[in-house]
Amino acid sequence: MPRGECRGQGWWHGKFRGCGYRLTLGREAILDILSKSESHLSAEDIYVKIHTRYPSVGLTTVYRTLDVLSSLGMVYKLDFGDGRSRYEFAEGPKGAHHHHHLVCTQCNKIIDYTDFIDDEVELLNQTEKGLGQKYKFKITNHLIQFYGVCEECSGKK
Amino acid sequence: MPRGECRGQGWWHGKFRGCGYRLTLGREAILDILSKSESHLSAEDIYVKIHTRYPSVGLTTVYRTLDVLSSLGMVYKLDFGDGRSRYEFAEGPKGAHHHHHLVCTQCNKIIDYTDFIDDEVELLNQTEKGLGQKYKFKITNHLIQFYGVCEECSGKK
DNA sequence: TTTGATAATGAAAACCATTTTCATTAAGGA
DNA sequence: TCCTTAATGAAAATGGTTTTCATTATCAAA
Repeated sequence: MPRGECRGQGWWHGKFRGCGYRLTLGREAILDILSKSESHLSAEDIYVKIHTRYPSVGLTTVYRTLDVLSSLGMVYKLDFGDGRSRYEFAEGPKGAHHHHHLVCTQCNKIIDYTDFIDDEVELLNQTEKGLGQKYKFKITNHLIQFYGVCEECSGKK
Repeated sequence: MPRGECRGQGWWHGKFRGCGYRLTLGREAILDILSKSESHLSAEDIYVKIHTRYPSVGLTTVYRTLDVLSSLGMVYKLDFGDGRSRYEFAEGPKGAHHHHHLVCTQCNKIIDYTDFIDDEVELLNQTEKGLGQKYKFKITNHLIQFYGVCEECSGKK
């Protein structure tokens, strides 16, 4: 098996242990679902998926686990203003990815866009540096959202 | 009285009437508070302020009024992820202003920054145009937030 | 000015995503 | 294997927001 590859029960083993957390069935199941899913799952979404395969894992555990994963930086907690949080796998140890979204204010559809991102990221990095210095913030992340009305919702008139 | 100035009970009179809404004490009070306040008030904040001067105005009305104002575009509803919505006066008929924030993930402090905004806005306008075309979105607004840890919270260790 | 349709309101109850409580179970170092 | 204590599920609590419903108030029309 090539070096550098994840093996056994996944690369997150070490992260849990190293931080004093225990590796449990529920946590593995949740990480498994999250890592294989398209983004933007709510706690309930995750619970439903988990529950079919591991009926013993409850919604409370889903919430608690998402909290832990969030604080470990393995998962991002997002908010699109529809009253429930969404969670997104942080794409493994190779690093974060972007939170640049297009949000329909009528049907709450979310589009992750990657167009134009290069220029944006460059500017954001500069801004981040400038703001960090001026306000003495340790900036770790950013979010860009454009709000509007999507094609279907415009059509509905 | 010079032309163009707001008079009587405020420029919003016309907007209400024009949309079939009635002008009530509660609505005036809320608009009054909002237009004079620093931004980022929660519904509760507004309710407390209102209640001292107009004890007859209830929290329910505050929520309902904020909804109406929001849908009229007179107020922006913001979400900083602390579980409660914040509201911000849309700065009158001369136009919106920016939603570029620095958010401390530990104490939830929000800083509105205006530094670096010119470059940002220019890039955002381009992106907005490009995204709007590609995804057929009618984009009306945007939000940029940088997340990090503020000076005090870093100090706490 | 009075009248009348109906929009707006307050109080209380309902809602619902999330968190807490608490007794029980299980991970994993010794 | 044992033992400390982290993790768990179920149920209750929390807290921001919305709904219900009977009452009140706005304002266009007479």
